[in-house]
Amino acid sequence: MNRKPATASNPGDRPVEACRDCAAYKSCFCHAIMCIAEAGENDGGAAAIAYQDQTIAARRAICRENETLDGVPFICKGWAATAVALSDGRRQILSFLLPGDIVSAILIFDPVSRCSIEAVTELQVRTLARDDIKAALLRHPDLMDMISDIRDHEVARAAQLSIDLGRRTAIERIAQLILQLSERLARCGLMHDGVMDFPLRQHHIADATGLTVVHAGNILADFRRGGLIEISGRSLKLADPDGLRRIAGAL
Amino acid sequence: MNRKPATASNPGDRPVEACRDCAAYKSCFCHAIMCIAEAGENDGGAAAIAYQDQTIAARRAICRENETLDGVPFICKGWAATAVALSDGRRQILSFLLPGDIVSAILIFDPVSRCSIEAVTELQVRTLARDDIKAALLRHPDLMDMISDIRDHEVARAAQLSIDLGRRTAIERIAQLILQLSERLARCGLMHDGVMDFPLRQHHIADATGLTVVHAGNILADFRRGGLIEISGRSLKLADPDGLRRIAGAL
DNA sequence: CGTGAGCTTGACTTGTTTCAACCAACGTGG
DNA sequence: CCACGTTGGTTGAAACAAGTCAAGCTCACG
Repeated sequence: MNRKPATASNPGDRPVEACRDCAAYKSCFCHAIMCIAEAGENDGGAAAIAYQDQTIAARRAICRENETLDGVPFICKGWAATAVALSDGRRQILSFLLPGDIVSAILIFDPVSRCSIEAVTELQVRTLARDDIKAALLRHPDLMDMISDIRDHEVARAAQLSIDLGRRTAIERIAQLILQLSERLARCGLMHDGVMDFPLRQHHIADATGLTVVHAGNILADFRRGGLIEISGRSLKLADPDGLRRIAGAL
Repeated sequence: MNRKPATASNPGDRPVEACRDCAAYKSCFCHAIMCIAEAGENDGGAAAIAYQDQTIAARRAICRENETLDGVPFICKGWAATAVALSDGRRQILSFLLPGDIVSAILIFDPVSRCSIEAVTELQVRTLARDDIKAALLRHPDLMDMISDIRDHEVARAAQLSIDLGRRTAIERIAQLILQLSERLARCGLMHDGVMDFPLRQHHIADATGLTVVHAGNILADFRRGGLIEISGRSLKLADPDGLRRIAGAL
């Protein structure tokens, strides 16, 4: 792994193209840690954070369940998904990762990944050295607070996912999924006139909502016919966000 | 809240009747923190952990979703459940808490509970002062490691729950639930000849597995008729654990 | 040009929910 | 002591949601 710091001299070459949930988090951990990495360069490299950049093809796995990871991966560009699987092949997607997402805060402390991480689109990933991050955390107590917030957020989303899967109908789940993704993207400024990137395949939607591909596809078709959404190529337009919210139902 | 330490002079008066998952955790956080509370007494009370004991009737809530808690509750006796709810009343139980369980490691850092906590049986709860726990964590770094383990464990269980709800059939979910509870109880030494306390009502099982009460009841009846389990009063016997495991299916 | 991944649609089957009725156990207050 | 409401469990029939199977289609890619 290189011991060179993140270079951001070229303005078109920011390591992270967008930042998830910046409004929700007190601040963006991913950006903060990159800044620290860059600052480390200035004081002689002693506090630099080693990293490695990787490009991963769509549909390839970054890591498998229970695999030990050398570093802590951050999504710089593209979409990824975390999933767990049963031995007979049934899978459940736990979360979608957007640019600026740390895969999981746990990976900073525990090198063993509890879920597989798979590229949805072509992906750019920057993997930071775990020990260097830990050292940075000790030097910057506010970073530790951010991590704590991210962890809380992860737990809250896990609870949300459980009640979605356990107690909501298929229609509600899919409406909910689309709305949540749209909100995350909107917060990053990645939504324009209700149109957003939507690289998910139907099997991603099915695996995220606990449905079969066929059923998920049918419901999407219903949404399209009902004028709620418009899908073309790899982008999705929220034609009737309020209608979707009504369908997504009870908070 | 009393500033008196936990008294355990009376041998029949241990604050915690049993300790969950002691084999799985490196050590039991709950016991450790009680020991520290007691030790605090000896050095003049400066390091004592303030606490309050409470008895809660079955079916009563300890706290509601998004409620702010003064202290950090530990289950000393009885069973409890954590749950989230939709506004129309649909509920999902996230976990059952057995004696020796901390409700959630997050409550040490974040005073706002993300889920409701409800007594399944009559319950004895000891609530420790949050600031005192935090101070103890700083004095005892190994406690911090335990918390980290507990958090990891919570995340892993959340992932497990998600795939259970999303991808398993009703029968698998119920078999799985019974097996997991039996394993936790066995680890505490609360299982004798395959017989364990089983105070759950059918609506608990339904809410934990994302099913209706009627369907959960039917499946339990099937299990009974199939000679897999025997239920009498408030206890359950694993008549055919291997059969159950076969039904619970793929890991 | 062939191949594989992905989407759509329809007919059919299965799993699960809903509704409803009934019964047993239990605690409470008259 | 009994009447009564509440809580919990059981069962059956009917309605519905979701899964399975199958076929045909487009599109991108080598």
